[in-house]
Amino acid sequence: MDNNEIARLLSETADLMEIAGEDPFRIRSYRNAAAVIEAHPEPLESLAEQPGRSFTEIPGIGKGLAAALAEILARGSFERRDEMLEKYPPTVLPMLRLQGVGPKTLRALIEHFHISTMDDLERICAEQRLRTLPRMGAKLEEKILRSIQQFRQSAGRFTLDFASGVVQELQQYLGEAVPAGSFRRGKETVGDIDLLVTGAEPAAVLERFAAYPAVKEVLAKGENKASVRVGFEGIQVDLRVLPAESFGAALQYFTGSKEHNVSLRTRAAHRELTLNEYGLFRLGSGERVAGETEEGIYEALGLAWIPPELRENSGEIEAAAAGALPRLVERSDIRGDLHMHTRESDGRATLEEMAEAARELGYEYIAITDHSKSLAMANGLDEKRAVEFARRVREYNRRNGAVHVFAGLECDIKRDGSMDLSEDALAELDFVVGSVHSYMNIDPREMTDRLLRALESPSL
DNA sequence: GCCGTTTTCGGCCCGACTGTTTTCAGTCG
Ligand SMILES: Nc1nc2c(ncn2[C@H]2C[C@H](O)[C@@H](COP(=O)(O)OP(=O)(O)OP(=O)(O)O)O2)c(=O)[nH]1
Ligand SMILES: [Mg+2]
Ligand SMILES: [Mg+2]
Repeated sequence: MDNNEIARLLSETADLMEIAGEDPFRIRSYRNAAAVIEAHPEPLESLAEQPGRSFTEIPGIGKGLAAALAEILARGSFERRDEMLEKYPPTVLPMLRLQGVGPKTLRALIEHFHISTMDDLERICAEQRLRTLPRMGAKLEEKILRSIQQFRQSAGRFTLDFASGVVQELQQYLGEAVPAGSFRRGKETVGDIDLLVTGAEPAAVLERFAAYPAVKEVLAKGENKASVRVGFEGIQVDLRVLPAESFGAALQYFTGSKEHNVSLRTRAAHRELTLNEYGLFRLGSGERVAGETEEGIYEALGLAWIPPELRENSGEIEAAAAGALPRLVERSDIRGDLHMHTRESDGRATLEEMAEAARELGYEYIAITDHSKSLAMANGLDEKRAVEFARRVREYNRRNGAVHVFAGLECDIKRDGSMDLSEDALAELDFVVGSVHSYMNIDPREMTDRLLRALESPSL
């Protein structure tokens, strides 16, 4: 079983434990273990095979979880999971993802109506029977019905690129709004868009936000924050408004991650301080210690400022305390790009346009690596065209100095591991990338042999 | 469940919004 599957078992068990009303801190440990294992580079299967090693060497895994992990590897499940599955079928789990349905509500629904699927829940709400339960009414029935609709049509998470378009439009509309959350942390995908506004009259900003033309639904709107669904895709946008003097604390809070925040706030508490989105305060006197800037907050906690991309509670706080944070790669560090296409195969720009774009990005060099002939649908190059194109690249280099262009090729690796073009032709080029575009689903051993054989090509 | 700046036992983040709540639980950020 691979790490992702193991993590899923732990995470699902945590969800079931939450429905069962178990200790929240124990549940947190299971969730944390799932996250740690999902991010762990080494397969637990191979760790388990090595004598003298133990799962407890992974932070967040103690004796209890190590035993559960051993059990999972041995038989595909573990005791507490089986115990939970006796109480609740796994089909209840998707209902926990519904907005407005938490573990308490779900447990009450399961116990009173004996529901086991989202379809069951939909029926209960449509028949207006939810309101017969204490603390549940018509509003919740409607909210759940909307949530079910949303769940069925939503893509779940969105690419950073898509979110970035929505952010820009909202920034234009709102004037000043700073992106926070997973967007600021630069995650590949975001669950929603989190925007921060400081120093403005909250009521006015939230009013304007809710009136944004693309808003499809206002999920919540209070004195300090609001949440809406926007556009055809229905992406959620959360807007928080805070005073100007709280900018640093607000940005820190809203950037997260949640786990990073919890760690930071625990650290504050150990220092007789309390941290929230308004600032860092002394416990007791309430005296303000920091809050205008993020740097000020981290500094007052004995930490170097931590780049948002690292704020995942995976060791960055310890590194910041030790002054051992890594220097992150910046765009300005990128000197060139060795995988590019042009119209010669399936790209959209010419060699000249690509070189000019690279110059504008401040690159020193690029390699044009168009496809080879096997990729016929991309109009891949045969030997003759590849050599001719290389000649054009060199001609270009003679006439233009700013960016050096390497004459390259993205050469198909055939099923037997041989290269798509002859070695004679490849030898004429500066740079050859090997790619698998066919027979992707062959046996892993055969695939490995194929790649090893390809690596024997002197040009690759 | 885990973990150790006080700790091998006792903590484990803190605040906003909604609803049928009449004093706060549940959910969510
Ligand atoms: N202190 C604290 N902050 C939280 C909590 N939940 C969320 N936050 C903060 C940190 C999050 O990064 C930020 C935005 O919340 P989101 O739910 O949108 O999460 P985030 O953007 O990190 O991930 P996402 O891609 O939206 O799933 O709010 C919490 O339980 N406690
Ligand atoms: Mg978010
Ligand atoms: Mg959010």
